[in-house]
Amino acid sequence: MSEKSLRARRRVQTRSEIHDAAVELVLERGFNEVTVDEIAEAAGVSPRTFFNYFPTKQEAIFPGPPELDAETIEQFVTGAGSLLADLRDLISNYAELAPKVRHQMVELRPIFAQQPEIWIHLHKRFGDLEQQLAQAIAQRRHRTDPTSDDYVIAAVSTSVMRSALRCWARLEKADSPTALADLIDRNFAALKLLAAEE
Amino acid sequence: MSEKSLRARRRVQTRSEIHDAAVELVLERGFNEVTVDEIAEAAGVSPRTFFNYFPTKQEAIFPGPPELDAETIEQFVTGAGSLLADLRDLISNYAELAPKVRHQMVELRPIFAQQPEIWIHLHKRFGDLEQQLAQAIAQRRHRTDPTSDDYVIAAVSTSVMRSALRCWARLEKADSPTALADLIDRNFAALKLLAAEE
DNA sequence: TGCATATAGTGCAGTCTATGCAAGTTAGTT
DNA sequence: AACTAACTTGCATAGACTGCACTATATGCA
Repeated sequence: MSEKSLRARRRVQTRSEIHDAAVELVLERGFNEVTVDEIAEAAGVSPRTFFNYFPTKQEAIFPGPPELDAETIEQFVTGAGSLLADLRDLISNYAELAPKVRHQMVELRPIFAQQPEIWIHLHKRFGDLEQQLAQAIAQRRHRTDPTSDDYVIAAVSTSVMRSALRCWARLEKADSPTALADLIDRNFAALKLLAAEE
Repeated sequence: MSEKSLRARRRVQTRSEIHDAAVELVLERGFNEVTVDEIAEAAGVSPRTFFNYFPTKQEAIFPGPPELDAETIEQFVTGAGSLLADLRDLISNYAELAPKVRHQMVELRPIFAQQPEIWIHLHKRFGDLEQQLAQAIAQRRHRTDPTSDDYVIAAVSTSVMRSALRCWARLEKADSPTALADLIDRNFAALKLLAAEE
């Protein structure tokens, strides 16, 4: 049947309850003004159980990992356009289309807008993404391991994305489905302009 | 006299003793395998005093902040070259010439090389630098506040530097005084190439 | 159905970073 | 010598996180 075991469902639901409670409380009061005990209580589990589901407080709020999916990578690796254009498309797709990523961002947008310090907690996540991207760039160039050049390009690309996200979080009307992709395009254009300038 | 008060000297020395003890222990065992109590003990002060000198454990190891100095900024803001070239020079100067920055990096290089996870602790620092750089870029363009374009360029520039630093930390013979500057040049060249490509 | 086992939840004790407070110590001042 | 300000320290506490041991319940299998 389509039903997984009772246990599996419970597990998913409890996880979600903890996450929801965490997001709600952090939205109300801010990351540092909410304790794990409070989140656990709001979710109806013991504090110890909280850590059974999430290794850290921040993971309960920013669950992950929003990795690049295999399909997107494949498309990029075999891409025929200019590297820069294909990178732009890759980043756009990732940020805008991946349902998990998009949902998470929309849900957390108010947090980013209200509490800019929160970005600190995401740097590790972006680091993982950067590593994965470097790998993809190397592959596209028919290498097995990324060279330092590949790493630079990966780092720059994630920077561009991070920058666009920060900007997007501050937007008034971010409902427009293409708002984020537009920002990413703009940022890549700015990058191109920078390098082209005499 | 050139001698400051006994107290002032003591303060500087104690700070340095704590820092040295911290670096030594972390080099031996790794960041997470060293406790504040141990550092304090090795430095000959009480654990409470440790926090009198440094607000967090990581600040004792990566003291700061390595801000851009006013002179370097001034030079950049009034620079006449292309934006990209002047950014490259700015970053090069910062990383290679600022004595404080350079000393700190040389001292901590083994830590970066041995324990790559440590980069996580530096992201906040790089964020500050990015903000400062965005401000400088805006100024150079005769604006009072950075636009989103300025932020992107600042983000990209610090990315390039971070990438170069990571590479430099892994080098065998980083004694060469220009090694780091060379890496930064290379990375900027890679960036230019990326954007120029058809 | 009934038993064995795996898994989820929980309490408890403990570690580590960090902070506030208050009492003591020592350097600089008059 | 007496006073003040800076520095040190111990003590108590909060909060994130871990290991361990125990219970309850779900699930698989005879």
